[in-house]
Amino acid sequence: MGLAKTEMFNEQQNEISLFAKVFGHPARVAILQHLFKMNACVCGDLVNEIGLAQPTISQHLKELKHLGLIKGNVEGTSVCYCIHKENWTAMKTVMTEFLNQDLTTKQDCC
Amino acid sequence: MGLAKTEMFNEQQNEISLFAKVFGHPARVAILQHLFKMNACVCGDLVNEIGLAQPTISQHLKELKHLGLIKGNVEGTSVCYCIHKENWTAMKTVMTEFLNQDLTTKQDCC
DNA sequence: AATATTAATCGTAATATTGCAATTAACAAA
DNA sequence: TTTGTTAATTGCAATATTACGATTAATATT
Repeated sequence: MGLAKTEMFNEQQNEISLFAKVFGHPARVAILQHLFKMNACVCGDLVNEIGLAQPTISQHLKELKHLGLIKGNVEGTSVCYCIHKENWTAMKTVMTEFLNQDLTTKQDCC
Repeated sequence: MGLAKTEMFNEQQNEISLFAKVFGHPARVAILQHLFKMNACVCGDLVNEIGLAQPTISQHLKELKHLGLIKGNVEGTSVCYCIHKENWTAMKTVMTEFLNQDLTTKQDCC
């Protein structure tokens, strides 16, 4: 049904998957990397930098903003975007805990 | 068109997004967490643990295996799964580098 | 061999995602 | 106020994902 049964999973599992999902498209990864590199930049810069159409970039920005990972600031006719540092740090905590689950000591089955 | 334009992005960006995508469903997060907790377990255990139908779990396991994050070992009529430790560690390096991009020093636009 | 058990595969319905052309909204400049 | 500039929104086509019933494959057990 194209629809994840989120009610079967706990809050942490759903949160991890939501963060991961937003990183699950190379355009959004590229947008975030560019924002880190440039610190802040305008939507049009991202359109030029990445090469997708303006509505497509705008849509990806919307998803990143919706999850709180970026902030947008209207400056005249432009909109300047940057990383939402506090939220990025919080996200990093959640994701890092997931990635750093203990691999030591135990024996494989294969 | 429902199809990511991967040719517009570099290898690292595509790799990050592929790893992230596989974590972008709570069932796969739950499967991985259970494998970490139990160290190794059989497909049927995951079906009971998670509560999705057997073909659904099997499909999620296939995606995790395809990316190399888990290994499967046939044991009679069962199949025992576990984390592929080397590949998990390699994935962690890639993802951690992405998550740990420098947040300091620079000024926001908003 | 016949039967049971377990997991993979196939087929399909429902929904989600991606991408963009066309349009609209919001503001600036002339 | 008209014109330009920039970004958001709308609408839609193409494709992907999720879920599961039905079936198949592979191996054990009797």
